[in-house]
Amino acid sequence: MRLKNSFFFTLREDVRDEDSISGNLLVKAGYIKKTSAGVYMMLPLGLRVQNKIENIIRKHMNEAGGQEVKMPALIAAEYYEDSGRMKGFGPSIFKLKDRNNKDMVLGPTHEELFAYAAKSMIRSYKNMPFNLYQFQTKFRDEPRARFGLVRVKEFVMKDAYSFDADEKGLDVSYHKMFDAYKKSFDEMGINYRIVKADTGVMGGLLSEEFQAIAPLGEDTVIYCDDCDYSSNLEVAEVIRAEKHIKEEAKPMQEVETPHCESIEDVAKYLKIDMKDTVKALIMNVDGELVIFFMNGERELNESKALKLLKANEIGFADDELIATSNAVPGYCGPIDLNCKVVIDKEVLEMNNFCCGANKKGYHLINVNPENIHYDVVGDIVNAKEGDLCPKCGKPLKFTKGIEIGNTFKLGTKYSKAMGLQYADIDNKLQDVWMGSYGIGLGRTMAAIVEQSHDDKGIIWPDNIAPYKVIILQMSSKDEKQTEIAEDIYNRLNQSGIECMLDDRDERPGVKFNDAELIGIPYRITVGKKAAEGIVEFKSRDGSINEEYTIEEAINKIKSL
RNA sequence: CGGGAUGUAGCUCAGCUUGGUAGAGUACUUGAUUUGGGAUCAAGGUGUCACAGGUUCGAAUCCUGCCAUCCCGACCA
Repeated sequence: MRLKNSFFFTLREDVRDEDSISGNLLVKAGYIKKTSAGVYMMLPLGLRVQNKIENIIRKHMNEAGGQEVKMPALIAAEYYEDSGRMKGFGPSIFKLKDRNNKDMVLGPTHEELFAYAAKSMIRSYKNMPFNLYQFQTKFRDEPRARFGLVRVKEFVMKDAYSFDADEKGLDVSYHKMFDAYKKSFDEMGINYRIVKADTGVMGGLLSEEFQAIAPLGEDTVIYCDDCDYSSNLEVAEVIRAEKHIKEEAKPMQEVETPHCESIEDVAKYLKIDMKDTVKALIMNVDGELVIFFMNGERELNESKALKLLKANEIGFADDELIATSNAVPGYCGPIDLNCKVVIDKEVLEMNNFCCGANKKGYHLINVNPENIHYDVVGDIVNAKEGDLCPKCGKPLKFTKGIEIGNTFKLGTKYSKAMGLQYADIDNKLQDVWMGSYGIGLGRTMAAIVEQSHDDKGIIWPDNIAPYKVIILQMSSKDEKQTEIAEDIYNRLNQSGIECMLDDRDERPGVKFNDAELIGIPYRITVGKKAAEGIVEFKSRDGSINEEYTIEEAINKIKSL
């Protein structure tokens, strides 16, 4: 690619709209351009990078026995009605009607269509296993698009689906995909961790996420350095390091706590430790008033709470709903409440603790498990710093991650919904076991930039960069330089090496800065010593900075 | 959904308090001088001041509404 007369531009200043490092760099360097919130154009450089990522994944999908297909993005809504996910996705699904008033959606993910497609093929157990995949644009009306390509409303996903006769077969297919994912992300040089995760709207038996480690990540990744344990915060089991000391139960007592409506205020006022308090969260769970109690230092984990109660929606209760009970906001305790009460299992291990008295301005002290009343008990809180590894008991580590890939053991959920069955060896009809496996391409691109950049710009790994080499001709009017730059450019192209030639009539500083901003791995500078046949060879990461003859420079590139 | 902020030249922003008809830097065009880290000089083009109402002789500026974009929060009893 010659920069002169190419669709290529860079910006000199940070863009106002992009706060994330990757979003800002990709926009500044001319890879992407935003058209509206969470919707981006892929410009020539961006598309090349996306294609690089796509091809690495494609290679590993094919090696794992996948067959590539392409489903439509425009899908009749009835498929999602059948699976119950029209409701499951709720407002996140883009809905539209065709001219005959037929309900359509823009596909947010494609389990339904793949199950439907598989029905054309599967008759008998002899037809399985097989695995299909595609690269297709997904549409999700995210409540809040943000962080450049990290959370968007339209994005290309590689999604794969496996079909097996039984759970054992699914295990084999799943591990094949899992390995293909590891190979793909390893090849891209991404620093990632694999964590257990919530199955969420996908449902099914198991979900594991590939989390690229990055400070702006939206997920909290918990891991153990001493063993292989790792988990997403949303499902991580809580093992408290410091056990509650069992002391003799004292008689429960009511104390005045004026204007202490937060648990911090109460602890401060009564001069007690937060860990010896129990706090309440008054929530609206599917329209029903539910009060959750947990240790004062803990936070409610809403996805755990939903799973425990087999509910769909959770939010804070409004005053109207609270008024249907005898709960007193700010002074709520798990004693004599006339609504549903859920407690965290840790509360049962505490003793002589403090909680609300259900009376404005009063709390109770020396409360013990035998004093309280509840309907459900379970793990409903988040792990926090200091908690222990559930596997080996060592302290857990916390970091932030960007979810770049996810693998699901779906089981028979979608085959049941779509009527996907086969005849087994005894000629009995059985449900097909499915797995589904996704990788977000744009998100992967963003994660790589988050992990690999400096104050000058992006530093692409060799196999992700849009071009491997950029040739900078210092003076566009110097004939000798033109001759050499053209010669190198043509010879590299003939060798199949992807190469940019900066032949613009710009000053050297502009060319150096642009080359560093867009992050091309190797730079050949044709300048001062061109007349002597000498060029400079520099790598973007700084590991190489040498003067070579033209032959040496070309051979060096070929060897890298 | 709740809270906060911002919409003015391709980009980054000033101007708004106190209304008087549009600015800077950068980018762009032409010419000259430059040519190894975002050049200099000269001349030039560039706008529905997000949009819609209203107040006013007069609105980027004041009022009302609306749209868009970004950030924070979705954890408070």
